[in-house]
Amino acid sequence: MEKTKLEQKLKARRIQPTAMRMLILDFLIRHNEALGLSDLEDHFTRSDRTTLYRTLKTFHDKGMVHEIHDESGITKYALCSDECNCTYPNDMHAHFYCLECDKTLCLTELTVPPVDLPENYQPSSVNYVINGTCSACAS
Amino acid sequence: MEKTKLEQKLKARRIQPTAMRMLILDFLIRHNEALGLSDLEDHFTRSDRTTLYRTLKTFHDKGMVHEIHDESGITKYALCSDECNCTYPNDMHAHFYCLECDKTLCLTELTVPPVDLPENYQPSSVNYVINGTCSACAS
DNA sequence: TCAAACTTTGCAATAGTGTTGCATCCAATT
DNA sequence: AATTGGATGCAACACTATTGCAAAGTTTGA
Repeated sequence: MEKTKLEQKLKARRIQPTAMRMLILDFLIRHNEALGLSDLEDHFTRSDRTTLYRTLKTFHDKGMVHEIHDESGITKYALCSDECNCTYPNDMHAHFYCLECDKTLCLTELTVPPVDLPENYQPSSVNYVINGTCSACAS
Repeated sequence: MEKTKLEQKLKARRIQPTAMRMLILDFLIRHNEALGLSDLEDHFTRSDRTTLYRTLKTFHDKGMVHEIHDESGITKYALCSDECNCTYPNDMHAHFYCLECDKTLCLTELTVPPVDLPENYQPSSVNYVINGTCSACAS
């Protein structure tokens, strides 16, 4: 994606657009899946772990990405759509985790159903992951 | 719970009923919530981490407990009901994770809805966690 | 009953993820 | 140019998860 577009996206979320952040955002955009810190480390080999870690944290704090906890046990992050505010229940959606290839992706259209919770339980977000085999691994 | 009852439960899952395992099973039964390794460590102070770790793993392998991944980032385990086979979709249910007290509990009655996945995606299990504030923390 | 075979437990060590403190660098502002 | 604040890099550390191996315990069969 072009530099100005990336800048705009970061500014829209009130994130200072540095070179590093634009690279990482671009990387997230190009990969249509949820990524963990180690995925960034593997790609940005000359950047420091901490920078990558804090970038993800900043992105998360500012609502640029959302966190997903799947069977892999590591924390992954996926880009939010431009309109996403990470509010319950509208912005909540399911994810698919492939047990074969270890990849996690957003099923944005698959929103969460309304739920009937016990008395005085107040929901604020949802971590919804469907596990199985993805199409690539099915063959 | 009485010793013979615990033994029966373990044997029903084809788990060799040792003293340690009965203690841990009893602990899990008494706590109506999902527990992590550290919770067991805190309670069974004279047992070794490894034993507790491997007991949970054995319980999981044999279908005595199911794994839950919530925002805490640690792997938690909750007892399956006697009839549970951990099969999709019937045995899958939602969980509630309280962001205040860090506790996770099964919402067994809240089963997972049927979903419409992309072509050739095969589901086999679900990790469904609703985050928010529990009744104890609401006040 | 005893020995062999197998399982469970404990100890030690290690890998991996997540996290923080501090110093340095860079960029924006005056 | 000097000041300020945020971003980055380095080092260190905490915690969870995991494995190898030896010791202890249990089961089985001669």
